[in-house]
Amino acid sequence: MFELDLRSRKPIYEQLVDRLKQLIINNVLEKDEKLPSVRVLAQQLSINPNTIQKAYRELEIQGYIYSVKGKGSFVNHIMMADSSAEIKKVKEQLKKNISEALFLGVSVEELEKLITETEVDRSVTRGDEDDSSSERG
Amino acid sequence: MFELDLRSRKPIYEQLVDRLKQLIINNVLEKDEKLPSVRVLAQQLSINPNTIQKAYRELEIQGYIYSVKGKGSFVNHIMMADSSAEIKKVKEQLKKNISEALFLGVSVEELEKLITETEVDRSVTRGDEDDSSSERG
Amino acid sequence: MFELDLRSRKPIYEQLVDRLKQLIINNVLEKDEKLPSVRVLAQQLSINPNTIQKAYRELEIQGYIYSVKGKGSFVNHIMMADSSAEIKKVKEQLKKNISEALFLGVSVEELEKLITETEVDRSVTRGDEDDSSSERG
Amino acid sequence: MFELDLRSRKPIYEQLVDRLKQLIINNVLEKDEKLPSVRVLAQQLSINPNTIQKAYRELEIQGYIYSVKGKGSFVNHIMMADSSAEIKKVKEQLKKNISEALFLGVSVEELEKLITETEVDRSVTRGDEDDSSSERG
DNA sequence: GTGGTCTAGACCACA
DNA sequence: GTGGTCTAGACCACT
Repeated sequence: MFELDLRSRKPIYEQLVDRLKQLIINNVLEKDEKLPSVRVLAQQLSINPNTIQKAYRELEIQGYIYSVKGKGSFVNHIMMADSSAEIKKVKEQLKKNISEALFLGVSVEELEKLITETEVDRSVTRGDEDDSSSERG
Repeated sequence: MFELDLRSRKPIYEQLVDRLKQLIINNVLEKDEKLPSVRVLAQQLSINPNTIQKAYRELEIQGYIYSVKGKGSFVNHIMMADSSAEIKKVKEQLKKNISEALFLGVSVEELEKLITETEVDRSVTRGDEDDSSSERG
Repeated sequence: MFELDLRSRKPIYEQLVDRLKQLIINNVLEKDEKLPSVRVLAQQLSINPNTIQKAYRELEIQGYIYSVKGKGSFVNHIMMADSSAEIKKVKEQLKKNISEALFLGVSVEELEKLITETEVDRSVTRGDEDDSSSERG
Repeated sequence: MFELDLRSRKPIYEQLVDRLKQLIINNVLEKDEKLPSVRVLAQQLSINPNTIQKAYRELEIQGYIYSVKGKGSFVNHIMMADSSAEIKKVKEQLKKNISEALFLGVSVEELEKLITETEVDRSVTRGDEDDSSSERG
């Protein structure tokens, strides 16, 4: 379910953040669903609990989850409030990626296919693989 | 022209790499155009020459520029060779960004518009100002 | 174990890269084996840590090792993916070396012996001492 | 005839040395043949005469050519004298390259083919393309 | 004057 | 303690 890449140059906690975001975004983790506890998840992934802790804290800051003392962490799913800044950021990122893709020879059709594909995946409630930091490989 | 964010979590040299890539991709820097020398750019940005060096070296490895010892650094623009790995990476990135955008409420139409816009910008030989600098710095 | 030639025209970090490559290729360093930490190796060789860092980074780019921030650097040994470019380069190098060897009077038989010898060494998990250090230093 | 790669990380003068070595080794340039004068070659290749000068000096040191004041530079082709050191160096290089090739998946048969190919090329008096410094690509 | 290497020493992020 | 980034400043090689 988590498939961390210990070898990636991207820090583990960041991989966790990204993965959980994806799961939330794709509705695999539903609103108010309880996330596994730090210790349990740490043991499951055989990873230092501090690392999990850090990931959860980050997700809370970004508004994707909320924590209740003594209870655990839960999916938020509200968002949409002041997401304008977020949207702007994502769009800028997209522009960069799109122009790079075009530069590398990817066709417009392929890009559009990518959109519809992703859209379908979302409605079918599925998470997809991801990795790749901003580094070269 | 470069707008570095010294406080960003993203390393300076990486910001430089990204920015220069953009300039090359958008044809603002043309093939075989000479880049500012390491020392000059370092002074201009009041940054240590080694940092510029590192950025230039990275760009060279990635195939965006080439450097000649006694002469300077120049834009490459050839590419198109075996960029399959690069393409795969960009596509994965795109998928992530697209799903996040959709999650944040951006419509499919808007995304497609983004593609055509970017395409036009490219052929018109124009650079844009996005940077997406500090990630929640 | 490393025998650096500080006076050589070949940069120290490059000597390191070459040497470590050899050790990995010849299975002296096994898959997922931990390399000496940057600082430790630096002290051992009485060399600046940055230089080691540079070598390790280069090896990571070339896919021979991977580095994890809080943990260390480890041997990769996967490869075999899209090394076609690498292969082409090595073959060109080989052609050059072969013609030079022939010119210097080395017989074809001797060259073929060299191949079988090297092949045996590899399967027997042994490292050799060649370095070809200073090029007419 | 010379096909220098101004973009290569390998210095021009070194490319020249290598190329001329090849031409001599492959008998394209015969014993006592006169090399083009520094100025002429410099103009032909639109390169700084100092660079040519440096290449010729290097070749003289290595024993591939000899210079006669006021006359020019000529191919030597004697060698074979104390080439034992040279041979040892080349063999070491070869071993390294062979083990790397094997590591990258090149078969023994292919390597042997490379030898016979190169041998044929030599007797047919032909020079081949080369480049590739010890850097990655 | 250009890129490239190296040192010494500081500081940060990750586990 | 680990890798990674950055600075300041020196020195070398190439054109």
